[in-house]
Amino acid sequence: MVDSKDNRQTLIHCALELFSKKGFDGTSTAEIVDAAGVTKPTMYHYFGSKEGLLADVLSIYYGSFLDALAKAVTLPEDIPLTFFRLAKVYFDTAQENVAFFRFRAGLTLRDGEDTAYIAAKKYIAEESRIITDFFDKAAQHIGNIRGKETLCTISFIGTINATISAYLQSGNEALISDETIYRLRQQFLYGIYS
Amino acid sequence: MVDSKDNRQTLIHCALELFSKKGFDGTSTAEIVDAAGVTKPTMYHYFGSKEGLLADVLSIYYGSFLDALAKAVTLPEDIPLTFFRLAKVYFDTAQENVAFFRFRAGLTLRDGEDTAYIAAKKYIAEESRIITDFFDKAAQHIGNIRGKETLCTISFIGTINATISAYLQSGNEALISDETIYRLRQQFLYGIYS
DNA sequence: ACATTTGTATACCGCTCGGTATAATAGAAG
DNA sequence: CTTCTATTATACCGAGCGGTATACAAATGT
Repeated sequence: MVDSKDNRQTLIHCALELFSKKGFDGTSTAEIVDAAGVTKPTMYHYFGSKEGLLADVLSIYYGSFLDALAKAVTLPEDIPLTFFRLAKVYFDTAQENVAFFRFRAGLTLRDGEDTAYIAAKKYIAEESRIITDFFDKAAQHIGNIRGKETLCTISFIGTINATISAYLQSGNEALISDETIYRLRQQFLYGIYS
Repeated sequence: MVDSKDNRQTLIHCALELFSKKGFDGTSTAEIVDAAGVTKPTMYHYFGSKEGLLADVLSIYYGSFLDALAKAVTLPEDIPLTFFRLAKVYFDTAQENVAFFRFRAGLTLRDGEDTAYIAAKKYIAEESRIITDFFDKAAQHIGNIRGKETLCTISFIGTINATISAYLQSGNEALISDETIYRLRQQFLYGIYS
């Protein structure tokens, strides 16, 4: 309508919004095109299928999220600062893009043959790889996490996700404040398994 | 067939199995009754609707899980032992009932209007309440977690879930061993935010 | 001015979905 | 043997699903 050529972007945005609320299987193509103010052929023109739309949604939102994560670990020699930047990317992205993190939350711990999970699998693996790499490098400088890299990675992602999930449900921004990051950093880099 | 009156139990079992693999919305009633070796009217005779079946699945499996959790915190004066029992319930249940924990994992961090999430909401809240109660009581005896009960609860559930999720994906039983519990206990009761 | 490409709308399709009307069956009680 | 109740099967339904054939409008290049 007003935005002449933005139908593609609008569709991606509306799809994410609906997927995050009702799940991929729970959202119909009719709902998506209604929300976007277009018709079905328009959607199929751009994305070919409902799964194609999902793939583009994941590519765009996961893509920039993972880019930010990867950028945060480009200076791994300063471990505490990198840890802060890493957690900050999570919290900032969650705050800026609630719908994406809500959708991501429903996917993160998932497993099985669920359509959305299968499509998101590669991104989840990539995220895990970035965090694992960080803790592997951190273990070279900080003795007391050596040998516990795997557990650190699992625990870090789990705690971050649970914290963000609690924030999304409560709206309490204190949960994702810098202070929380300081505490987590203390816990993970120095206080862990001590 | 052989089991004359077990159709009800068989249906619940098969439904859980399918829900955990393909999600609630992704599983059709036809698939469920096929897997159970019965027909649709049988299912509707027992459960009234697909959501009724879901409600019974959740009630049975979440029910016994939450009972075990509640039982584990009945002696809260011995905090370290209670912590061990609590984590043990998670790990043991996950090991004994993979399908339930797989299904639960997809629900835990969820939010929104998803059918399965709405049905599971009360159980998730009850679980959270049990853990919160534990850390509240623990804070009365252990100084350095005082004031951080909420964060402890979030971090505990998040770490446990992420650990179990990693176990479910890898099959590596070392992840949910007693040794992991000892490490987590050390981290949560004494090493945290120190 | 005109052909071509790109994007959008109307109207529709086949299929699968959750759910049901009806009736046959089996076991228990008398 | 009969009757009643609980359980199961056959066959089907309307609705909504993902997806599309067709045609038209609006730019774009020449």
